[in-house]
Amino acid sequence: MHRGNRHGRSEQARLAVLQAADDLLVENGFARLTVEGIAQRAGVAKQTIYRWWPSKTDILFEALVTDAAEEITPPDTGDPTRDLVTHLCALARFLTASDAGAVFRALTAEGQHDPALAARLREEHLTGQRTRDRQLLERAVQRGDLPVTADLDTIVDRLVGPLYYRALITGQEITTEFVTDLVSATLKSA
Amino acid sequence: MHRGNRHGRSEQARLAVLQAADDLLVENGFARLTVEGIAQRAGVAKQTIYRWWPSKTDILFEALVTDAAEEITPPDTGDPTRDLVTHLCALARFLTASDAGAVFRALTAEGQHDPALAARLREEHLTGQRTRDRQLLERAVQRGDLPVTADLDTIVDRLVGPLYYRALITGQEITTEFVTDLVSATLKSA
Amino acid sequence: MHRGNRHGRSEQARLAVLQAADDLLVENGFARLTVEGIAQRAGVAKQTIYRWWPSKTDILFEALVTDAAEEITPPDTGDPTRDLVTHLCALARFLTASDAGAVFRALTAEGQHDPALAARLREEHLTGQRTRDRQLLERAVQRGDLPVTADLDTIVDRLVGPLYYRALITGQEITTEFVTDLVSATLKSA
Amino acid sequence: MHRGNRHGRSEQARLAVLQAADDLLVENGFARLTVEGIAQRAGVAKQTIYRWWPSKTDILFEALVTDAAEEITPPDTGDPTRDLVTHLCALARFLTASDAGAVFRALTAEGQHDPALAARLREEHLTGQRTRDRQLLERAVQRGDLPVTADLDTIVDRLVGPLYYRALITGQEITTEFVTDLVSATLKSA
DNA sequence: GTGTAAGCGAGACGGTACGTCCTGTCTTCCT
DNA sequence: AGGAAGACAGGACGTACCGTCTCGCTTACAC
Repeated sequence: MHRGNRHGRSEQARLAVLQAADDLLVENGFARLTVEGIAQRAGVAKQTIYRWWPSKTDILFEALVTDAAEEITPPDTGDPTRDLVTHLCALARFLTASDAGAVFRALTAEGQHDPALAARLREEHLTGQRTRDRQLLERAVQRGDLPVTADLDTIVDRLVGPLYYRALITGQEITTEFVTDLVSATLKSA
Repeated sequence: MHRGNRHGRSEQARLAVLQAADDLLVENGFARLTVEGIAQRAGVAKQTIYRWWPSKTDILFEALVTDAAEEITPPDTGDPTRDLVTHLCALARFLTASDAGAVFRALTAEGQHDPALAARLREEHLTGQRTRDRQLLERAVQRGDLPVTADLDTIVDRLVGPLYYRALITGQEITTEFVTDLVSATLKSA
Repeated sequence: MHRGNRHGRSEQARLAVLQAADDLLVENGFARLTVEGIAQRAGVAKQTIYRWWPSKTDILFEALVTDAAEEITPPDTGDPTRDLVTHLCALARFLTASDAGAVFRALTAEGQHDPALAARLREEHLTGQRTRDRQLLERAVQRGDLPVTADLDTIVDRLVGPLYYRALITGQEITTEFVTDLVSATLKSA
Repeated sequence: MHRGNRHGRSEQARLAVLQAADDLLVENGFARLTVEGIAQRAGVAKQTIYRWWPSKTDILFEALVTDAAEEITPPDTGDPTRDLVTHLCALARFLTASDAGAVFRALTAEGQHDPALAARLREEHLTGQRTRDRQLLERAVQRGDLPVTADLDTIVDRLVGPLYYRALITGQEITTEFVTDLVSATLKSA
C-alpha cells in the first residue's frame, strides 16, 4: 500500500482522499466534513492530506474540477434551441441532484467568506462552464436564431441566473417547462 | 450594567450581541465568527448567548431580519419600469455592498449544508423579499406595462435571478445598464 | 460532576489526573506516558490538564511532592544508629519499590536534560528529603554518637549516595546488611 | 560524501552520525534529539540510521562506549590513595563536564524507564567502569593500605556512590577536598 | 423590607478537530 | 549493494471553540 519514493506522490492516496471527501460531504454535509474524518475514511495519514492540500476546501475543489466538466458538456443535435433546453436542464440537474453539484454548492458557500476561494472557483470552474454555455448561443447565432449583435455574455446571465437562483437560493424546483419558457422568452427578446 | 431580574431578558445584551456578530462577520468572515468571540466583543457571557439563540446562525438571522426589509423596500414613483430599475439596483447594492447583505450571503452559504436553515431563510426573509419584488410587477400590470396573463413569479425569477447569480456566483459587477437592459428585455418578452 | 464556576478548579479532576499519571507511569513507563493518555484515563479533557499543568512533568511533580514526604519520614526510637538504618532502608524501598519512587526516578531522569526541572526537584523535594536525613545525624550528635565537629552534609552524601547509586545506576539490591555496614563504617570514620 | 557501493557500510557515515548525535545532545538536550535531526546534521539519510541502529539511544550508546573508557582509565603512580583521588576526580569531571558524560547521563535517564537499556548500560559500560575503579583498590590491598579481607565491591559503592549522587541528583559541586576526605574516610573505615 | 427567583458576567468542565511534528517503514533512483 | 531522497501510515503534540454547567451578584416583583 505504501508508495513512498522520491519521484512523486501516491496516486492511490490521492484518489482515496478525493473519493472519501466526496462521500463524506454528501453523507454528512459540509459542516461535518473534517480532515480527520477524510483521513480515516481514506485510510491515509492526516499529514499526507496536509502535504498536498492546503485545506479541506482544496480537496473538494480538486474533486469538483475532476468531475464537473464531463457532467455538463452541451449536446449538439443541430437544433440550438432544443440543445439549449437540454443543456440547461442538465445544468439544473448538476446543481440540484448530483454529487459534484453538492461539492459545487459547498464551495460556492465557502466562497462567500473566502474571496480567494471564490476567485479560484471562477477561474477554474465557472469560466469553463460559461464557455460551454456560450457555445450553444454561438451556434444559435450561426443558425440565425440570434442576431449577430446580441451580447452573448449577458444572455448567458439571463439564462443561467434564474437556474442558479432557484437551485441555490429559493430551492424551487426547476421544471422542463420553466426552462423551455425561459429559453424562448430570452431568445425572443434578444 | 447587570440587569438581572425575574421579568425578561436584557435588551442591552441582545443588541450588543447582534451588533458584535454583525461586526465580526464583516471584519473576519463567517469562518472566524465564533460564539466565544461574539461573547467577548459584546461583553456578554457565553451562557447568555446560548440561552437566547440556539446557534450562531440564529444570531445572524435575527440581525438580518431586523435590517433587511428597510434596505430594500421598493419605491413608487408612478413609473413601474423606472421603479423596477431603481429597486433592482437597490437589491444589487444590498447583495454586494451592505452589511446586511454580507449576513444574507453568509446565511445562504450556510443554508447550502443546512436545509432547516435554508427553509427558515426562505420563510422569514426570501418570501417577504419576493413579495416586495412582485409589488412592482403588479403595479406594472395595473399600468398595462405587462399583460394580466403574465406569470409574475416566473418574471421575478428572470429579473432577480441574474442579479443573485452575479452577486453570489460570478462576482461580476451589476451596472445600471445591465439592470436597465434586463428589465426592458424581460418586460418585452412577457 | 461539573464544578465549573468562578471559584476555582475541580479538586476531583485534579486528583483524577494525579492518580492517572501515577498509574500510567508505573504501568507503561515514562516514555509511554502521554497527556492524551492521562486525560483519557482520568476522564478529563486535555485542555483541563493544559490549563493547570504546564507539562506532563509538572503533573508528576505534584504527585511526587504529595506522596513522598510521608513515605520517608525518619523514625525516632532513641537509638540513632538503629533509626538511621531503618530510615535508609525506607529510603531504599522508596527509591526502588514504591510508586512515588518511580515518579522520583522519572523526574530525576528528565532533570538530566532539563536544568529547570532539576532545580525545582532539588528545591521542592531533595532539600526537604536531606533535611529529614540530617535530623537523624543531629540526634546522633546529641547522643554523642558523632562528634560535634562532624560535617553532617558530607556525611549525608556518604550515607545516601551509595543508595541512590545502587538504586538508579547499577540496580544492585540494597540489603539490610549493606545499609548496616554502610552506617557503621560511616559513623566510625566521622 | 556518497559512498554507495557494494563493499559494506560507510565508516564515514557512521562517524558522522555518532558525532552529530553527540553534538546535538550537548546543544539541545535529549528531549530535542531526533533521528530526523541527526540525519540532517550528519548529512545522512534517515534510512541509513535506521538500518544500523535500532533506536536513537543505540546511537548514543555507541558514542558512549567509544569515548568513555579512555576518559576515565585510572593512573598508576605507585601511591594508591593519591591515584584514587585523581581517578575519582576524573570520574567526577566525566560525569559533570564532558560530552561523553552528557551521553552517559542521558542514557542513565532513559534507563530509568527502559530496563533493557539499563541492563545494557551496566553490561557494556558500568561493569567495565567498576572494574577500572576496583583496580586501584586492588593495588591498595597489595600495598597494604587496605586489609585483604575488605569487600572491595562495597567500597567501590561507597566511593563512587556519593559522586554519582552529587553529579546526577543534587548537582552539588564535587571538590577535590570532598573527594580527598571521602577517600581517606572510606579507607580508614575499611 | 425582606425573600425569592430570574438574568447576568464569569469561567471551568468534557469534548472534537485542528494543523504540526516526529517516528519507523517502504520504494525508487543514483553511484 | 549501499546510501540518499522522500512519501507514506500512524499518532502525540498543544490550541481553539464547542456547548454545558455552576457560581455569586444584581435586580424587581410579591408578600
